[in-house]
Amino acid sequence: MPTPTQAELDILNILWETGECRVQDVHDRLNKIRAIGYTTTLKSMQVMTQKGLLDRRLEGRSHIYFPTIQESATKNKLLNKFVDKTFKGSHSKLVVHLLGNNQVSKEEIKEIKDYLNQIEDE
Amino acid sequence: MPTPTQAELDILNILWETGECRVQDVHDRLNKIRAIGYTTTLKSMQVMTQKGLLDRRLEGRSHIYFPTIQESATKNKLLNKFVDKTFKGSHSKLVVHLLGNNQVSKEEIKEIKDYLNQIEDE
DNA sequence: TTGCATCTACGATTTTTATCGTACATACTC
DNA sequence: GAGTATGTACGATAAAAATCGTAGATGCAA
Repeated sequence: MPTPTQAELDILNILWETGECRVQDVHDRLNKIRAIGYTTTLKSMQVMTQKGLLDRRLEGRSHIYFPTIQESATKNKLLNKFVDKTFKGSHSKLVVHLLGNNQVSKEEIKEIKDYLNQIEDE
Repeated sequence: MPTPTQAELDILNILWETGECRVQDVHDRLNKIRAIGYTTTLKSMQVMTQKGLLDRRLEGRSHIYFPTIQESATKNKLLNKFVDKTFKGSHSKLVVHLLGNNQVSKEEIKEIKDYLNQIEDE
């Protein structure tokens, strides 16, 4: 299964959230983020279906699209790819880098700590 | 300053490590990772210089290239971009996701914990 | 039944990224 | 000085990703 491109990820994020919807619905959401033509969205989703990232069923006159790939597994793949490219495969390096710059809020650091403690307890 | 592309990041990683070197040296390293022509490497580095990512000086017959952008700042940018796209800007979500899948070694988890404790002490 | 709105299909184009071929210059060696 | 090795410059092409235009189908409403 191919990994989604940037633009495709935008569409997937919408569909993962909503479960499934029409092209028009995806387009409306997408268009709020960045200006884009309807047929662009449509075409992307058709290509994604071709690739196997999405599937669809007919409902009335419209197609209802939904993802065939899992959000978690897909993001793992993207994450690993990114870590490989940017941090030579070292996950800890990424985290250290993340926490090392002061762009991460205290709340977020706390969330991470909590999560780590939770893991520790298991 | 534009963010580097994938191929450009490969070159930057080499130059950050070595400090500076000739096209030939960069190429030799790059070529070990994936097959690539010499002129491809050369052209990429020329484009990067054009963009302002690299600079160079003449030394004998060769140009010696070096990065003009800092490794840390650049990776922050890339990281933020990735987090925005993939995890809707939530850094903690990324970390939770990272640790949630069992692809991270215990050693790496320990490194992260150590680092967190170290931060806590400050 | 004419016109508008909604959708799909498909080809084509544009933009970005990545790659390479060829030509040319310089220096060293035999 | 002919040949080889090492560089650079520049244009061109290839490949991937993103975008849009146009045509045509279908249903609904005036």
